[in-house]
Amino acid sequence: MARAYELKARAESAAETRRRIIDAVIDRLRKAPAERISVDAVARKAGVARSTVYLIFGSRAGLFDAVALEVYDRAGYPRLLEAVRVPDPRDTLRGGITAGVHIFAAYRDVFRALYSMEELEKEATGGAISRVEENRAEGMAWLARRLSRHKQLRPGVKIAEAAHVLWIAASFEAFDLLYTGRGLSADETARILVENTERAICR
Amino acid sequence: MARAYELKARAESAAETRRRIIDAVIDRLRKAPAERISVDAVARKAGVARSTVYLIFGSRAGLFDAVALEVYDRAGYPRLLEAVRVPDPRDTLRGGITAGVHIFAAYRDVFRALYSMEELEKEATGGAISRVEENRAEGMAWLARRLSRHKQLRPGVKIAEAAHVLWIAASFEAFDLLYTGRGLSADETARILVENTERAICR
DNA sequence: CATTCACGAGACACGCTGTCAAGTGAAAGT
DNA sequence: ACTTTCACTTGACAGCGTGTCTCGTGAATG
Repeated sequence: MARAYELKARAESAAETRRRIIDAVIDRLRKAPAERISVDAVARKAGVARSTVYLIFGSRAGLFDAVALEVYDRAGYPRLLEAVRVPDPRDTLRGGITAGVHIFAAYRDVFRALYSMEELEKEATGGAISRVEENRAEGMAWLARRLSRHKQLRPGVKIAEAAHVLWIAASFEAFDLLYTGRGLSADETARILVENTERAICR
Repeated sequence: MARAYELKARAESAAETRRRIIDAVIDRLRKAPAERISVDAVARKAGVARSTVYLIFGSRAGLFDAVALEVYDRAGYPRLLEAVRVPDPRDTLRGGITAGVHIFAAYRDVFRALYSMEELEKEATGGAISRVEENRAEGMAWLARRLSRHKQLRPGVKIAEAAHVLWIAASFEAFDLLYTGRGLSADETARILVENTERAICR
């Protein structure tokens, strides 16, 4: 078990440093979501040299990529995947949107910053958000097909159109328009998204 | 008519310079929407000294504020206000969303950059987008009340909830999720937004 | 013919990014 | 116990961006 020994103190402290830096970014984004954040400020907050950030993450983009993955995970992405894997597609719809809303709500400011960065400075992110969004697109197509197969779609609503509507309803932007834009709670946001999506595309 | 004389050549050329700078920003955003844009690059593209940009617009934020107002206007904001002022609230809903979608589609990349900037660097914009969004919020409340008064709301759908749903359906983000995210045409985007909103909240 | 004024040229201080060279000190291997 | 490894630090560098200011300059204006 040479590996176990290697993971003793050196590697452990390395992981700790990495975590401290990611935490610093998350903290900073929560306290000032609408302000540009510098690598220098992150390093100081984490009690680490600026060059260490570059050493560990390679670049500013690499740092934000790592933050995105970490935040998805902490916020409950695994629980979403679970909530979605149920036999009844109506339950998938309800559980999926609700789980998604609670993920976004848990780290709203961080996700807001990451989603906006992805649009504004493609170079400034590692593309973690884009990769998750690609999965989401597949998920919506899969759900729309299942709804159709279970005769759950409203007559006249094509599978593709259902997928488009689901694509909006389960998006961060739809969540944020209600949660931040309208000041609703996470539960209320989820309820409105679920019910109106069902009325729009389900029988 | 001393004023008319004043507006002869000096003031005219001043307006021309202002326009050239705004055009440079718009051009640049259309060619590279996901890249950070510097005042220096704008000035060079407009064939103008960098200090002139600061002279005319005061700051980077002032520049983007002016760009936002200009783009809304060019894209057809006045037409939207017209489309919305009709007796039947159902026509307001259809015409408003459709007009909005065509505004966004006409300058999609510029709006994308401006909306993301507004979220990411509050300091970096003059808040033109926020002001338009405040108007939009009032518009949605007004439309929801009118739909209710005309008995057009689905039984069980409260006025506030209708306003929430309209708030999403008429947003730039909903537009962009379909237009860019799903590769739909402007007409198709408008149709889907209108029809599904009606199914969700109208009887 | 003098004045006004839009605009240009260029320098300044300051902040941020990304990279690199030369350490330092504690954990790990022998 | 002695050396090696390695996570991390210090500090400097070039390059680019912002915002401000001063001093032109030439054409429209009176």
